[in-house]
Amino acid sequence: MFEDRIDKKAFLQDPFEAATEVLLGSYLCSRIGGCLTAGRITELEVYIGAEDKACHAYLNRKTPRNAAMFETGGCAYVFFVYGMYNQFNVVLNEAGTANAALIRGLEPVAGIETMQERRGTDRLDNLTTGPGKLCQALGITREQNGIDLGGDLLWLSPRDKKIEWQATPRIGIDYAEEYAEKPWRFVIRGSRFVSKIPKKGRPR
DNA sequence: TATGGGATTACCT
DNA sequence: GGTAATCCCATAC
Repeated sequence: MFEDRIDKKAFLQDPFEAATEVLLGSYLCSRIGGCLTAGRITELEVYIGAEDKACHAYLNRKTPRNAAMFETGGCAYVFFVYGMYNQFNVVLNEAGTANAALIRGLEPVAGIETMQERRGTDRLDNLTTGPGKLCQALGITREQNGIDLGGDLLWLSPRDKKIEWQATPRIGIDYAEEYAEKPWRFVIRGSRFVSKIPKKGRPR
């Protein structure tokens, strides 16, 4: 199970196409710590470096933190926020561009006991329903920043069928002015395994 | 059920 | 020196 890898070429196309037609519904798999944990991607957000005020690489400005986003699509961009949480992105598009998809929600599929231990809860809908939570559940930290997602430690396995999705504004980026309203968050329609959005910072 | 605030640190200006 | 692509818990009702 989850032996297949998503074709690398799929990460090089238009980031929105890659997000909705390749990533959404596919499986994020981890063997970090020696135990397989995996989940089906239910929710993600697209960030576009060249123009997007919410993107860490706005105006394609490269810094030590965001350097991984400039790599060829198909690797990981992991960063640290709020002094305690890691956030996992799939880098998209050609090298030199700074586009990525922040993975915000998973439906737990494998290694659920391991996830429960790491998360300190047994509630299935609180294991991976948020970008910080899913990193904790899968053991993802900045040690994986920049790694290839076609390997055996952290990888993406293709979905089996097309997904019905819905677009909404992104979460927690109120500062991004006109880009705060762009409908660049995508969820699997009707999924229970999406992030619980606080009233503050929720799209209008 | 809803709201508000605190945790905690690397990174950027 | 200010703040962040968050989460959790305490308090209130």
